[in-house]
Amino acid sequence: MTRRGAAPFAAAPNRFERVYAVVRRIPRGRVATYGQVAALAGLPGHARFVGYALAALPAGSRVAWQRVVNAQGRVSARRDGAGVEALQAAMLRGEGVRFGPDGAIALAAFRWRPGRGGR
DNA sequence: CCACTGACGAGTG
DNA sequence: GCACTCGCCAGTG
Repeated sequence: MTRRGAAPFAAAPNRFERVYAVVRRIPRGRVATYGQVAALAGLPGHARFVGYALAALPAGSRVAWQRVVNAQGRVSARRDGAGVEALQAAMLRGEGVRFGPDGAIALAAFRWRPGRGGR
């Protein structure tokens, strides 16, 4: 195709799609960090982009956006927050993800690790 | 077309 | 450990 500058992917539809595809692969009861998702999507270093992609998610999408947390294992607060972060935390707890006393998830135990036997 | 914004992360002082 | 800066991409006014 026409060279997309330095696009590492030839048939890459939209980068958003790549991000969504990765997020969909996160198994229930596990979480991934923005940076991790970005890297898996072939966009290393673009953690911010992942956040934006998720923010642009249409309502009703099956993307498990709630399983994406920041590098600290905490739910990132949105600008227009409206308690959505609380909902996200509740959803995760419902999947078996446990939060520490400081409200952070122990990534060492719950971080999704693809390519290692599945989980 | 320009400027600003937005679910982040790593580095620096 | 905290405050600040830079980088990255796409959408919107």
